[in-house]
Amino acid sequence: MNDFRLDDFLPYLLNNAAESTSRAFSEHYRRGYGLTRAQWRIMAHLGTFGALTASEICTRGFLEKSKVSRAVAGLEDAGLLRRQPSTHDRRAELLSLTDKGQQVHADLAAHARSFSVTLTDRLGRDRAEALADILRDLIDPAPQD
Amino acid sequence: MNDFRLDDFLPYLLNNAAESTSRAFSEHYRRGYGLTRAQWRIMAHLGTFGALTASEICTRGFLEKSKVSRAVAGLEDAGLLRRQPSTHDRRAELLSLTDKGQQVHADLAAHARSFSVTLTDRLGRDRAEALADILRDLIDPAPQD
DNA sequence: CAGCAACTGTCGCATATGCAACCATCTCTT
DNA sequence: AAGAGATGGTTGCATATGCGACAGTTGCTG
Repeated sequence: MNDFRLDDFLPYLLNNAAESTSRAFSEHYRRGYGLTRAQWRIMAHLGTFGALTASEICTRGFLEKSKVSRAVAGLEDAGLLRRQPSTHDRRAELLSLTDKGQQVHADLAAHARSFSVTLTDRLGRDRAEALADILRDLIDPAPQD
Repeated sequence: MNDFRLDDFLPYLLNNAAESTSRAFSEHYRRGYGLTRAQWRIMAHLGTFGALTASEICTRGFLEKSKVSRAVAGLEDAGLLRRQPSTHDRRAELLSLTDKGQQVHADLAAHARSFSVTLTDRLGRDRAEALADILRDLIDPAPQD
């Protein structure tokens, strides 16, 4: 027989670690601003990388395009995000945060920062950095949604 | 301002790594047996740990109880899983795999094993082990669903 | 041993989600 | 320059999901 050990299976550990940490942090954007996980992630992308198209967010964030489409619509309705037509491609829209969106992002980013410090302290700085490095290597850049 | 860098944010990296690896593996149980992610995870738990109650699976796997309840119903309908009343607690049911469930689990476990080898080879054995260790430390054992 | 809080699993409901189909646009090939 | 095929984004539809409420059970506390 095959000695499959669930507790050594990396996708399982990754899922649990992701769930565990994401849940703990989701309180901030859920209760604070009524944002969904997808909405927070989109805002985080735009806050960090500036203007992006929806499909760039899909690729970077491993999100499906219909999910992004609807989350973006919600953010726009909430006045947190703005669309402008791309100069080079009339199919695409450049997404960016409004002033209000920037403010919300700044607040959430501050919470994220402090949450990050909590995690790093728990692991120890060197292990936390090692973890981040390994995760970056593990993330397969070809998600083809 | 706060120098929040999304690409250093552990929950983000964890989510992406989990998505990336889980998606790649999901083809096996989806196309092969029509299982959902939750159903595969439940089977993996039962295959690895033997009989468990639904709530134990919730806690271990960071799954919500209604999700587990419905996934279990589906597995039972498919003849992969069996319930039996717990001897000690008449509220709880012990879940375990049927023979057919064991067979399916064995097949999926073999695929999981080889997928795991692929990941480990990509990272290198020592880094893969370091990753698993760190993830286990990171997983907060108090998810209170 | 009565009362009550905590826990197990299910279900209804509103909402979120994935998938495929779709239109518009772009790009590549010839 | 014209078509085929890829790509960007939206939407319809069926299904999945989360949340809260629920009934049944347990065990703790006085």
